[in-house]
Amino acid sequence: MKNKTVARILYEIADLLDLDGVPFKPRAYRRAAQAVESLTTPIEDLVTEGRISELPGVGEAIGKKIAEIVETGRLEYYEKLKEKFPVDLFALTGVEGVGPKTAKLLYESLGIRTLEELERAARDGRIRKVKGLGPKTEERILRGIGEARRMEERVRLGEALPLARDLCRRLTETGLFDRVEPAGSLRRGRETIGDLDILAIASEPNGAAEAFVSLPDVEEVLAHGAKKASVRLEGGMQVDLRIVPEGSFGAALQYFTGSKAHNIALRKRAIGRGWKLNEYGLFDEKGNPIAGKAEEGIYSKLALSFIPPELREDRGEIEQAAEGSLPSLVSLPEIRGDLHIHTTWSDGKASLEEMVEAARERGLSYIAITDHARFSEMIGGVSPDELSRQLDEIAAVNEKLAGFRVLAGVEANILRDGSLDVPDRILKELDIVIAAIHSHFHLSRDEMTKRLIRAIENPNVDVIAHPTGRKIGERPGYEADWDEVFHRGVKARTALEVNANPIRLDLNADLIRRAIDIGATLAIGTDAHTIEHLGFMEYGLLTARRGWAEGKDVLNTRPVDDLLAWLKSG
DNA sequence: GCCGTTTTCGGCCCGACTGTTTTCAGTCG
Repeated sequence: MKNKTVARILYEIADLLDLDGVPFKPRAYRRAAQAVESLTTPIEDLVTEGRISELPGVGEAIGKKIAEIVETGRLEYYEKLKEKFPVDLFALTGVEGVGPKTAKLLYESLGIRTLEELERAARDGRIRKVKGLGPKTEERILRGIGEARRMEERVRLGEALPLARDLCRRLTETGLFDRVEPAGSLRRGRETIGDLDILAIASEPNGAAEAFVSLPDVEEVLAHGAKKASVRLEGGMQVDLRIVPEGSFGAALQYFTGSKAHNIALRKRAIGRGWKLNEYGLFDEKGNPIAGKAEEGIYSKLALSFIPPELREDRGEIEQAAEGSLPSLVSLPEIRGDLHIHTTWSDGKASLEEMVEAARERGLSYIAITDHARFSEMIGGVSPDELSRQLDEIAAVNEKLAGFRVLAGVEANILRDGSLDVPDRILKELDIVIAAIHSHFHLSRDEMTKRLIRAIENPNVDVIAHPTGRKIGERPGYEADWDEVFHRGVKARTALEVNANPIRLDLNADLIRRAIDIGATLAIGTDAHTIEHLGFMEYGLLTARRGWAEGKDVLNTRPVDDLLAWLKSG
């Protein structure tokens, strides 16, 4: 039984309880579901070790239910709930404007259970006849159904961030905004984004909101007030704009950055002091504002050190901010090099010299050329002969450069049994060896763990690239005992990559945090195949920060001499 | 159902917008 499956059941219970009108319990189930979801070890292990209630939000009752799911594959309580409301709630509430109350109303009045039935009822004009609903709701539902199908996918960070920046630039250019900033999950650096939250200051809010909903690529206006407007852009991305007074900007930025769980915890902290926190500011007992213009003020008044957006998930950051023990997160200026780069020697689109030039322009002081190897099955990689010629080219380039270093490397394939497809005598010649799995993704958890460990313990291997092999929105990563893999990595002095390609972001933030706890060293690499891909570093960095990584945890923050020393000793 | 700088009992975030209402409930973030 996978963690994801258990989490999904808990989420569905929360929805069903919502539908039933039960107060408070839904939140408890969602919180537990979240904890299970972000767990990096198998939930079964916690159950067998009797440590299930160590998970935040899991008490006796939910703990027992999780155990039942793990042990029997089903949950009586859940089956009963489903019997009571045999409704495809997930699909129905996925429709914009339909929440649990409306879903219940629709089920009880019209017997609607599925998206198809909802669509038919809307087309037949039956929804407008239900007391409490009307023609507007019916139209909205009909429109929402098409969207629900289309919008199920979240957009990757690599698309959302450039889009948000472009939008902010265009709003600023209207001259109607004094300040425009992206907030929401994008600001927290999440790997996928549901919709964009933009926060703004404008002296003429009405005109500014008007300009926003009138942008040429707005396909539909979902809401349009003076403080809040929502649109859907061509391509389906929903954008929410909030216009706030200057004195509340910090409070609003804090509030709309989230996460929801972080905000709730923060509000509780305010309430504990007899204060109130909302998007307009932090207020004392008498309702006098004591902070709100800047985010920093809110945190400091609540006796917390400033919490970077990437940490705001209520995963222990508030407690650590209270004792002043937050990590000092790795930042972009600390990154000195890129340790994963392809060129036209293999499947890259730019030549070695072009890559070097582009990296220098970005202010890096070294890069590692790590083309795919072609010693066995991989096509389009470098052969042993080509690799030695590439070594000559790299030596020649280094000869010409001052203050920049090109490291000779390779991305070797980890074969089914954990051996590499490049002979050790050649690996020894290189500055850096990256090893990665590119085939046989479906081994058992045990076989995969052994395979990775064998590669990790090869003395020539320095970095395991994209360790889990997941591709966001395409395929899950393969199963392995990650704790064990990380422990072996620490012992063998083999680093784990944070692959910065926005489709990969692998390791993900949860596993990064786990790896760091175990003592692992990370290497953030762009896996660049073009000059533009060097810009992926930002996504890898955000992900590393979400995993609580500090500069000292990241190999490529080191000066090149330190790096080379580490590589030799490993 | 969970949890503890109000608490082992009694709380549990809060405001904007919309549609349907004639004073507010539902949804969303």
